[in-house]
Amino acid sequence: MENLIQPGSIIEALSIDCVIFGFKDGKLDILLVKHGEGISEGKWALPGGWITYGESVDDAAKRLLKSLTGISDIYLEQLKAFGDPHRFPVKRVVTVAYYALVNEENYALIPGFTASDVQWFNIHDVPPLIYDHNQILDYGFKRLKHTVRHEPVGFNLLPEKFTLLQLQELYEAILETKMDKSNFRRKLGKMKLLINCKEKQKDVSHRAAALYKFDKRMYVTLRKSGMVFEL
Amino acid sequence: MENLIQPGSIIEALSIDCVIFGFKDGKLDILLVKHGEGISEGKWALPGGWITYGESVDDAAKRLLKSLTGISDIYLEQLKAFGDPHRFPVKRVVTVAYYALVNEENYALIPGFTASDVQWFNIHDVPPLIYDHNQILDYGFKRLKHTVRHEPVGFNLLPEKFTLLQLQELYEAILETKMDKSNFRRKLGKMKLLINCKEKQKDVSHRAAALYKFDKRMYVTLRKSGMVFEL
DNA sequence: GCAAAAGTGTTGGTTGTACACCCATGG
DNA sequence: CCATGGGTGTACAACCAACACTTTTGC
Repeated sequence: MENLIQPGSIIEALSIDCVIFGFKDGKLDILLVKHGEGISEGKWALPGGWITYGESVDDAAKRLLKSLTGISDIYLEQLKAFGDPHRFPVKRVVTVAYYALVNEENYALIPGFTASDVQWFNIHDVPPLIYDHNQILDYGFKRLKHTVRHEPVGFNLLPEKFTLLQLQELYEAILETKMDKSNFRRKLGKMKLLINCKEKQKDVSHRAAALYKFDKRMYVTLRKSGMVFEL
Repeated sequence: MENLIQPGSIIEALSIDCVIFGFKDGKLDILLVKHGEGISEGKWALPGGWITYGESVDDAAKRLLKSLTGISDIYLEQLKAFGDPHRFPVKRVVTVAYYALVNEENYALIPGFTASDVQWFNIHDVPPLIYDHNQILDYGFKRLKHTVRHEPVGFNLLPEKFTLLQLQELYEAILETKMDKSNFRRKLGKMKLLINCKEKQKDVSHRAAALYKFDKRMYVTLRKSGMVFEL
């Protein structure tokens, strides 16, 4: 029986759903699609889909993200599998949830073939979603809050060159706290993970801030010598 | 077609594997089973099995653990799904990995129906395992190292009443470091998470140490008021 | 000059680290 | 009386939080 399965056919019992975070103007957003057909037509949902027999689950997540939203080459990690027997009303489906971090401004959103709409929502202004998607989203947000403090992943939400205030606002939006400017800067300065681009902001109506880049290679080096990112 | 599926029949494309940690005499162990039949007969593997249509994935993990080893009512959390298309040679199977923490001394191991042997192995003395199980084990060990520092889960590996030295040795075994006795004790003292049982060790050939219990209720209370466990 | 954000400095309290020391018990 | 682990104390360095302050720029 197994031999009859084609590499391109889908695994019936498994799906993928993605919690995609974006950041713009000091606000943390998440990306939702509106279903254009099927039993959930007209309702908002996490972007997702099916896994084929020929691809890994990770690859399926990448493919789906690209086809539903046009987004590729981004930070994408598995959250976990959600396996309640009644989570999906039509039949038994276990979903593997992923979360992604993207710089909103880099992408023009294109609704994919089964989506009638794609849109960013502020994290605090999310509509009711289908199935257990609100629960998956909550889990993803918790994971982001945790990860952002222990690994330098937040940079994926910012443009390549950013100001220290943008970075601080990012952390404040994710962790839902206020931070002290001076202490925040000192802490990041000590880590040696930021490269000063020696450029300034343009077109701002106040003193222009210095622009920085995240130094990935330095992070790899420091990690090897036992350094632990903590914020 | 979906309507023909019985609640007790298994989901073909999904399995479960468990990384079960134990602790004894200052050593961190993991539990392996030797397959008694099938294509992997005679080889060591993580305990695992199949999910039925009627149960959640979490429940399936609990059930399998119980039937394969006799162990129940323990700390059990999902790691993540492993979904390489070639990880399982016979057909396409995605496995959902779990990790568990148990007090070795509480359980007499009973090989389950398809296992010819069950045995604890020191974490540094693990044989080659079937499929991608060594990779899953590594991932689980990394997760344990991380979690044990940020949540008070290590207590699940100890007897209900334990000495401070046992606790320190547990952390040293998991994190693979040496710690300073005095500083370790001070840190735990400040957290207020340990109840002094006002009992002493018995039958030891040196000064008897005080026994402590982990105060779960206090932890819940302190968590609510914003406390974060860190070690 | 005022608003808005950039960027620096100071200070006191808390924590972490390394190490030294005394105590109790069984053999 | 000594080996083994139990248990406490100290002192310096590093770090953190709070706050005040000066600088630059566009309008």
